[in-house]
Amino acid sequence: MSDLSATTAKLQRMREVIAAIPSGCVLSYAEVARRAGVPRGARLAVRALAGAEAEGLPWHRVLRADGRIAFPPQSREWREQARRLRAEGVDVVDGRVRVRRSNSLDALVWG
DNA sequence: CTCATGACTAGCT
DNA sequence: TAGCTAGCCATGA
Repeated sequence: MSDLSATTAKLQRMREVIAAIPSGCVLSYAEVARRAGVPRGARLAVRALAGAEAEGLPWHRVLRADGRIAFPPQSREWREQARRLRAEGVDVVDGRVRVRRSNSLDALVWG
């Protein structure tokens, strides 16, 4: 346990948060970080997601705060993420998750 | 130590 | 609505 640095612990909690996202739902990087105890750790969440594919985590359920896929449009990863989301019943149009954001809420548990 | 980079955000124009 | 800027955390050169 003592092997875990503060940063490693944060990343680990983020991975747990990501792993806990239900199928058909998505979270923003900021929200993942927030749930892991790192209010401004959106960029840290990126690190947690960078190796998510190898970790077997549902990385495709993490999007940007505006509901868009974080990868460059038409890129291989971009297509893959959109494909997986649709497979889970999420409406994805032009790389953006169709969600009604009536008010700018912090709670971003879409689905 | 300083500078640059990244699957980011919120705020301002 | 769209574009730009500064702030954010951590890592590597």
